Amino acid sequence: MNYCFTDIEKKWQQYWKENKTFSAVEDPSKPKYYVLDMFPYPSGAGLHVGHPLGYIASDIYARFKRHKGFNVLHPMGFDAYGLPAEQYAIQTGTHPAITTYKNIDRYKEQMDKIGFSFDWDREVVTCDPKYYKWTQWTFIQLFNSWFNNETQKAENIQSLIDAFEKEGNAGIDAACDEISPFTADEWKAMSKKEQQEVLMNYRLAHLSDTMVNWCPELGTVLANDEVKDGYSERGGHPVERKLMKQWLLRITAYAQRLLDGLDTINWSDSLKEIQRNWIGRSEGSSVLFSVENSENKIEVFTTRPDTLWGATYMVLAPEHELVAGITTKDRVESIERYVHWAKNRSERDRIADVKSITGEFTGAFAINPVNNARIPIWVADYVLAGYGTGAIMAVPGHDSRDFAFARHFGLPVIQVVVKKGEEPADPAGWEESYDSKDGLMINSGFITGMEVKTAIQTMISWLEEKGIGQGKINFRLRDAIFSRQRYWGEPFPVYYKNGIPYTLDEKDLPLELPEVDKYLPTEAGEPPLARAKNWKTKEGYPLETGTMPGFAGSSAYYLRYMDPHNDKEYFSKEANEYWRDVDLYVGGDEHATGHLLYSRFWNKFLFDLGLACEDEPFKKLINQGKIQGRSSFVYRVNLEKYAEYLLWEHIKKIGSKDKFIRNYRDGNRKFDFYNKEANLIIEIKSQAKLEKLESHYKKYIKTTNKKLLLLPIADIININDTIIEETQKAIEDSQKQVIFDNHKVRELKPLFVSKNIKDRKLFSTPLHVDISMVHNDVLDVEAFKKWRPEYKNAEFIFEEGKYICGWEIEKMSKSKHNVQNPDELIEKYGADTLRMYEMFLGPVEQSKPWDTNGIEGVSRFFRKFWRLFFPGGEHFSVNDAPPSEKEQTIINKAIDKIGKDIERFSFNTAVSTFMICVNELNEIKSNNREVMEKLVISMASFAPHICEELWEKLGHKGGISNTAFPQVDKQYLREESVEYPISFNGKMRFKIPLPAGLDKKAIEEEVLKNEKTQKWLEGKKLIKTIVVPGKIVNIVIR
RNA sequence: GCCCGGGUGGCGGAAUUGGUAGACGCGCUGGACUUAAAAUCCAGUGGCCUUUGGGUCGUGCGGGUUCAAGUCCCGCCCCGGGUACCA
Repeated sequence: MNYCFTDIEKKWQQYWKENKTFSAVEDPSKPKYYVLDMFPYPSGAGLHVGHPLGYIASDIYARFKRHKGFNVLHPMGFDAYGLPAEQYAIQTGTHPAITTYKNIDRYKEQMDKIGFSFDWDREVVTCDPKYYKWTQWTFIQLFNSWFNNETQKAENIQSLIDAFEKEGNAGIDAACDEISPFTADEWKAMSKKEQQEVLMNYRLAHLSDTMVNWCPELGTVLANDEVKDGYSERGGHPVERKLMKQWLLRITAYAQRLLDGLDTINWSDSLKEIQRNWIGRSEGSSVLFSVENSENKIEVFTTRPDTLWGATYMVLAPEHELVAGITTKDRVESIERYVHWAKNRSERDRIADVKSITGEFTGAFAINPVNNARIPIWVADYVLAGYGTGAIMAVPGHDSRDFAFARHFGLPVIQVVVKKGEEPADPAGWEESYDSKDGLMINSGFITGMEVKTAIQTMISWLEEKGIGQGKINFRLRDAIFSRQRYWGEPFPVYYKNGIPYTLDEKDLPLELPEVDKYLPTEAGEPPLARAKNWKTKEGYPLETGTMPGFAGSSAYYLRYMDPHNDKEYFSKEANEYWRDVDLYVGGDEHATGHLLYSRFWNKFLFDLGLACEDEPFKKLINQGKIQGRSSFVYRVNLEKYAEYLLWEHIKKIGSKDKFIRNYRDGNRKFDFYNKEANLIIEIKSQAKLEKLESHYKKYIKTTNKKLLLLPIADIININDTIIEETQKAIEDSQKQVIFDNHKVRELKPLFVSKNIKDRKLFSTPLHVDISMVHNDVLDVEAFKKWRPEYKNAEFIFEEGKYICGWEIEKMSKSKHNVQNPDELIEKYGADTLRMYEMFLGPVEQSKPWDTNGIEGVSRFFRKFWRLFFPGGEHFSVNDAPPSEKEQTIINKAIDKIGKDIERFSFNTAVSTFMICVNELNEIKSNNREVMEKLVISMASFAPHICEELWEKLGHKGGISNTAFPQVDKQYLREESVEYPISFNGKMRFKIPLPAGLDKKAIEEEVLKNEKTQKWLEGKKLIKTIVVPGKIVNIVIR
């Protein structure tokens, strides 16, 4: 009986569905295990082979954990809001929900065909009102919360109001915008509106004027991680900076906790490092500088207060509020011009142009508090308004940017740090600054001689004592802009009364996305929701017209899976306390600074509210590598070049190379060949071109008295003899000047040359060819001819009777014709083969090219595996006798390794182990029941369909999914004898089999008395023998 | 520039703690079966040399530690990713 995967796979997929095999139910008697994939955005193109890589890995792990007795939660859903559906809606008028749900259906169908063990009963879709009700609900909680720096926790805004009423804001250490102090009485005296405005500075979801990444083409604001090099990540449209009123989430409040949390989770170092860099904590100090002849003081942030004696100038950001105030009269004009220029530079200009140094002197001087030195104050765009205080003290001796600036504008450089063991040097001769913190202070008053690290601490204390500075920590992380001027997103549960935003009552949720006539902004430039009829509350107050960004719905979906149908609360306490957190999260690392940071933040916030019981959402995270495309190429011959090449080769062959000049130039004219002896020009062109140009050639010949042979391309390519004949005639015939007649018009057919044909590069260009027509790099010529009408009559230059294609690794994309769609592979090889092959390709975390060439091997393996159960070929049959010693060794070794490999996510080596095991069993023609049963269970997580089928054939009912993973019988792991590799001076020479369990001494004796060893020792002096029992023997000789 | 990864046959990759480099698979070569093909099976397959015993070189390059290095240390080269005036 043949292995008929189509029927088997259909049968078991149906079985799992009907029996709800993977439906998870909270069961306190069993340990839980939560395996999650990053849910996909359902794009119109469907899944390609790259998508399932992570899903297969997590599915194997989920199934494995089930065999290991865990209660496994393995849900799937859809991140449904996204720009493509909305762009499509704008173009076609189709509601994005229609497109989205259609795509979701297609995704689910594709996923089911691969045999994933998803619990579809728990599916969530972010654009479903039942789901986004809780996204909106969370927003309301954020709006109603503030972050207490003292407790490092979010608290209800009411506790802040209570505090204001008692003592004003003086004693409050909150994560907030800059706000001047007020007393309790002042607070009470404020109008309701004023109070709301004050509170807005504290809310975790707050409205604020911010510089945003505005993409005019898309008509919306983008998050920092959605912008790449000044262009939108989706669509590649230009992005500009723009000041807009936006909703922001105060993620910065959680910066320290987000940083600390990284130490507690099992993520890859590179991913943690990316988040650390993105959060960008730096420790330093603030320093207050007074301005000469002015009341103004400038506060700077520096990580190097030790270098204060080296501060030779100051720089303000162009946006700094003091710029106008301190600029001296004579400098006003140039400063204004510079500030205007700097502010209006687009983000792209700024990025493209980081190397050029610009700035202007304000005319004002600051006083360096350590030595009262007068230092000039400049304005320059290398200082950013949004970081620190938007002003710096410049220490050109020890900061490379300051150094470059100082050199450019001729500002003084002072050395204040010297590398240990080196002498101070005149900075005038320096080529770069000394930025390292490794060194000793010089020229620095009372800290001279100190180590840099001590000096920093000393200076911070000194500044604090003097009241002109204090130790401070700055973060690079910015608040997350939370508004989008788009239709396809969650509406904010917010309305405006007298211009003040209020949140809707929780009982009015969800606020459903309204219908609009068009998915475009209004003429007034308002977002599409402004088009909706009656977009106001029952009381008539206008609703917010922005919508939430993509990361809103994905930030806490993993929590909703725990209790997805609960309409009373986000999720029940019981469900959350059972499932707690995600044990294994699998997804791409492109989400490092987006989703993975935002969801950690949301989770921490929900943790503070007492909703989530774990502080970190994703305990272990695996980034699956990307699957790159393997493009195939055919080489299209440039016929004219090829004809010239052929003729030239011919000329070389007959030994006339010296008589001809190639690419002959006569004034402006260029010809292919020229023979001096015969005063003959040869020009190769298509017949049509020759006919068109004939008269011009004739004119030219008349004036130069040369002979001209015009050869049509087709003649050269099709009938080589003609060339010789014609050329010979032309040389001999002294009468005729232009020779071009009697040629039959021949059609030029597209010609393709195989990859390894000599000189291919000289006359062909590579062209992407669809990978479906290429097998093991051999082109299916007939399929190729049918591919495009213009290739119908294509001809080929073969090598060894085949057309060999070239290949290259590129991104998988439609335009490169290298997209591999899983459905085709499933049809041809089956889902089990696809699953196994994707795992076999290499480590999950590594990016690798998709290459169908190897899939045959896995397919072969399954047939071999299947045949173990059908010894005669026809009938299923297993041997019920107890397994032999040999069989026990094979199977126990295998399941031991497989179990360990799965636990360390080394799926590729587990697949190898299956292969080795099946090969070994095949060799001894084993079909022992006990052995087969163990093998089937251990393979069931990789190839669930075939294993279910065989499990049933073995006489079991109820499916294999919850069957316990086989125990390893350790007694069979021990080998009776060890093949000891014997090496001399570290080089392995031969092996000696010795019984296992010998001690060092016995091994040494056995080895030394061996004949082969003696041969190696002849004439040499034995220095030492190293014995590692069970491993190796090394003999040192001289 | 800075910060992470990585570099092993023709290809994907294995070598888990310093202990037989190249498991497993693809591809390729030869053979069996077949009218033939497919499928299947068997043998071989890192380079060089070879008297067919084997020898010798070999994990990006150069050095080092060690009885022993793909693995550890120092210096460099190349590739991939992140980030970019973050004071």
